[in-house]
Amino acid sequence: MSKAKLGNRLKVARAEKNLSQEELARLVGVTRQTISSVETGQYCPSALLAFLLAQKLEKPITDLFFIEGDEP
Amino acid sequence: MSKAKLGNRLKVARAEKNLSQEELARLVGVTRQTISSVETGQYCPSALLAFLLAQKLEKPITDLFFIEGDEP
DNA sequence: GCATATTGTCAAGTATACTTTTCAAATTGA
DNA sequence: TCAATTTGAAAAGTATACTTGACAATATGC
Repeated sequence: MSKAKLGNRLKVARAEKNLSQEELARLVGVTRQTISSVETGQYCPSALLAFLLAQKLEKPITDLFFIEGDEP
Repeated sequence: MSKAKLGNRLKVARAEKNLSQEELARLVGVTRQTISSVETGQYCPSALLAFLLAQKLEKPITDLFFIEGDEP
């Protein structure tokens, strides 16, 4: 796979909606640890999870995620 | 994970740009089989790959991918 | 008709997303 | 200050994304 990475602004967006990781996890159907791992950049979510997060946080997906270090 | 699925319009978007699966694969840094598998719905790409595809196909990511069968 | 390009698919392997369980630390509030 | 909530993180397991190599089928151009 491309060496680019995917950054995110999940933590802020979640805070704006006053949701705990636990609550957001339930909304999108994953575990709390998955939310935590994505927020702290441990791994890149699936496209499906990214879309679900955008939907539940009521933000455009491009506001939540962005490509970092592309090109090469 | 949520039981929702992610549909896509990749094949059309790629055709519009006159790219072969092979060429698109090179552009985003994956193999041809990966492109084929995503197009035929065998699996959901990572969010990173979805963003890269949108970038190289010059389409909004929400034009290329969409949630199917949400709610439950 | 022949050669080449394009695509679907399959099998086996590797990498990574996601789960489950668990512990510690920081935060909040009564 | 004590209890409850929230978060980070780690280890081990399962599921799925992605690779590599290969073969067949169709389409395209000469």
